[in-house]
Amino acid sequence: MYNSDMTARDRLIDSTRELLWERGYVGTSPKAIQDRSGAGQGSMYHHFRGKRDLALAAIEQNAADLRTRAEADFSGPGTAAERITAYLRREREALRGCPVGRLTQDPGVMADPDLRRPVEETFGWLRARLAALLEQGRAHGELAASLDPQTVATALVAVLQGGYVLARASGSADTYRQAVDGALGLLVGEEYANNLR
Amino acid sequence: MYNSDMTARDRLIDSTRELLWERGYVGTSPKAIQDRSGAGQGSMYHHFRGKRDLALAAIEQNAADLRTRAEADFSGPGTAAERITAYLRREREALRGCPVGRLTQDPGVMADPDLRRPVEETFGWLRARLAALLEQGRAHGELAASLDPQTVATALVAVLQGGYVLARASGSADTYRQAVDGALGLLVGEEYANNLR
DNA sequence: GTCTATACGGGGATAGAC
DNA sequence: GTCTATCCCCGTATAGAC
Repeated sequence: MYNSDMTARDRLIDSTRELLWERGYVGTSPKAIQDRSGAGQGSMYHHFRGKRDLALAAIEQNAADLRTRAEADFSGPGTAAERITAYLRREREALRGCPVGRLTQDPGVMADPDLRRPVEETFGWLRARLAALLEQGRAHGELAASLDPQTVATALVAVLQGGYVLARASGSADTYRQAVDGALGLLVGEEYANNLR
Repeated sequence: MYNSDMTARDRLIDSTRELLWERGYVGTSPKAIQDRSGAGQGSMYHHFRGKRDLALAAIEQNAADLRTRAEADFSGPGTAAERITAYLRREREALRGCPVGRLTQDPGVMADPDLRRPVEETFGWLRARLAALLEQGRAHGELAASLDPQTVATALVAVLQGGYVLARASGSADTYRQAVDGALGLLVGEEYANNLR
């Protein structure tokens, strides 16, 4: 149930976003969306052609949100190394996982080019953005000259995505933090990373 | 359809292992298991109490296999750093994802303590095993003295799990390799990692 | 815009015959 | 051990009234 001063359409999208996050595409039924949004059958099929159409809107929103939050960290204050650290250390609901990365496991999403596109683009953008920051940090001498921006950027994004996996496996959000700490220790050095805490 | 000199029971388990890998627990139906294994309804419910019982056997097998393959790398020849590198670089079907890590996204698995246990134990074991090797490599001077074995071990496992996610997102197994290369570059240095290729 | 009625296949399982 | 019949509920929608 949702804030009633949202339109039914918006409540439907928001409920779908949550359900995709929690249960994935195959695990999310029209009925569950209706129940959570407080909208009826007729309302849902009036605003959307069906589950897939609704999922498309929800996925695009989830992807746009992720990008917005990341860009806030990337373009924040501080050196490149500090902004990367801020991004990696930002508070996340580790046990819930990543609302975009999660979709990657969903055959129903990956088999559909339209549903898949936002996922692909989001991670492509993220890796490129991080690589640019790493390059910048390297140029300014904050990071090791030997570091390869492209592969390290991919590794860092992987640490986050894998951190979610391990947090859920262990049942503890602290596991996510360990993954990030380990990566930062390797990237900027143990002591430096601790100073930025 | 399966090798017909396996018992129906074994074909059922193997088919379930594959389906759990490809489609997850919620996405796998008894009917699909029967079709793939070539066993009928009656046969399946004779050997197993139901989908959950079958999934338990399949998950335990998938977890045991992962452990066996990893241990082969961990206890292979070479220095600690070389064995870790061999493990990280081992050929994997990146686009298929990890058969164990995948289950972490499945509410149906995580909500059931018996199904969840093998997942939790597998990653706990993996992180501990890698941490021990890292510690060893550090003691022998192959790795930086400043490195923290526990958090770095978690980060390395996360890179693999996240590497699967990114490979699927990009549609290319090469993305997985980039994540591993980035991590190895940070761990043992760019040149050293290239030498071990 | 939203509601209710109706439809049809599939998920997940049980029962009993062979 | 395996087969077929049967069951009930749910997923996913369409149709038409209000």
